[in-house]
Amino acid sequence: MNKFLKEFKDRGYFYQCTSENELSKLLDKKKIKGYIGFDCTAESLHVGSLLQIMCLRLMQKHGHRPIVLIGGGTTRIGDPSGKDKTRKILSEKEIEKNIKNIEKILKNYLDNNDPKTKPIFVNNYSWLKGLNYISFLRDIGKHFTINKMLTFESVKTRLDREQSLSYMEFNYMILQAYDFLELNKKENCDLQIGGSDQWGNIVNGTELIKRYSNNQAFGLTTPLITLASGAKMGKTENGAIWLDKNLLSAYNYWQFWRNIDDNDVIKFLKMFTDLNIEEINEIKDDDINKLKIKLANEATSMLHGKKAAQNSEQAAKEAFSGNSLGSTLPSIKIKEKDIDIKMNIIDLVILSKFENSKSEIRRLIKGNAIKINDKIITDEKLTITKKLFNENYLKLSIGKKRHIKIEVD
RNA sequence: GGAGGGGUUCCAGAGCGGUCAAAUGGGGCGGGCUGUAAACCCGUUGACUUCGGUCUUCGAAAGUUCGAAUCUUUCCCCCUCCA
Repeated sequence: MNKFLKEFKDRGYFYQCTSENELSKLLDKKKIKGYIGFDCTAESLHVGSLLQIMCLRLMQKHGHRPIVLIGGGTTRIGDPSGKDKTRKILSEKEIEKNIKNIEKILKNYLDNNDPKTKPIFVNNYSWLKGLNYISFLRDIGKHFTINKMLTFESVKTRLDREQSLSYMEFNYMILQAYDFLELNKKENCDLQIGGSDQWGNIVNGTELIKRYSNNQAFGLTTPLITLASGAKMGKTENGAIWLDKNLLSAYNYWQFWRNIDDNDVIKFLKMFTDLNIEEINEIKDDDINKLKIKLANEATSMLHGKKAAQNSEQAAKEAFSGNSLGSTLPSIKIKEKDIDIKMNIIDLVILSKFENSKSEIRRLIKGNAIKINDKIITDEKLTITKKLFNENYLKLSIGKKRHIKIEVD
């Protein structure tokens, strides 16, 4: 088997492939271009997209060139897959903003220096916006049968439940297939990778390419990642795990990985780090907590840099070892004139952004969950005075896991 | 087109004139145990509060009533069955 494909499987990225043997042969023969599409409905990417990003990295590692397709055009339509309601359509301005941000994140993960494997960024809006309806129907539309389209899961569920599926959304799959064709023609792109929910759309693309230009193109899908707890990866109650320095601090990102279920650790080391498979196999029986720290360090380094990962580890060590003052924790600043008289413990917690309901904070205080410098706060009316600060900061803790440093500016 | 069933707090799902901020389960949060894990146990889970209470919620609007998630009317949306 081709080396890229083997590693793709070894790391647990593999779910389905349109014709594996052929693809393996092609990959042995030459360096190819492969693409993954990202939609831009959200302002940024979260860990739910990390597996796709890792696939792009793996391509680079094996000398293949990734194409990142940003769905600027298709986002204007909305993918009905996995949705049982029409998605809200975003404004032009929001879409533009999202695209910029998402590109930035991807560049952070990919190697932009090697001219042979440097990622190519494309936005499908550039070719979708100018399509001529009549010629599109004649050239592309004739290759799709309604009979077949109706059998697709995404369409079927909507119809079965008598939920409306607009003609606009119905066309989504054609547009995605067309994207693949376009990239195949313009960039000689031979492969599309996507999540298993994209299988139908991807196959449509390879079939369209076959019919239209008689080329063979390939599709490869990754499994849907669920946590050992069964939950989908990406979002927690406290918000999404963003792959974005501005939306989630390195410390909290590190914590996300540190808190992974035992049963997911080896799997995630394979999926989300650059460690070799052999290396992982060697350490796989090490102390589970060491492995979690390793995972957290590797994943955080990749996004926030090595330094930030080390700081996060250090901060965690201090925060969880008990009586530290947490000088390395993420911090927020307050003005000196705001403390004393004016600010009480509830305001301080709100300032930390960990909670925004005063009732909830009162409840937490009653449950002995709130600490300042590791001392439990029992008085919900406690005024924040300078005495509480060592030098110019104090450590605020909510429960065992949420800590922050409050600094006087 | 015809006949029924339903929209309840994050989700599922009880309630069907006052005792309802609304049972129960899930999820979340906090505490205990531990390893910042899982499992388990306990507490908590609308907002604000001078901790006395106050305010806003049961698809939407209007109405009956001292009093409505519960009754009436209109509207919107879902589901099942028949043609």
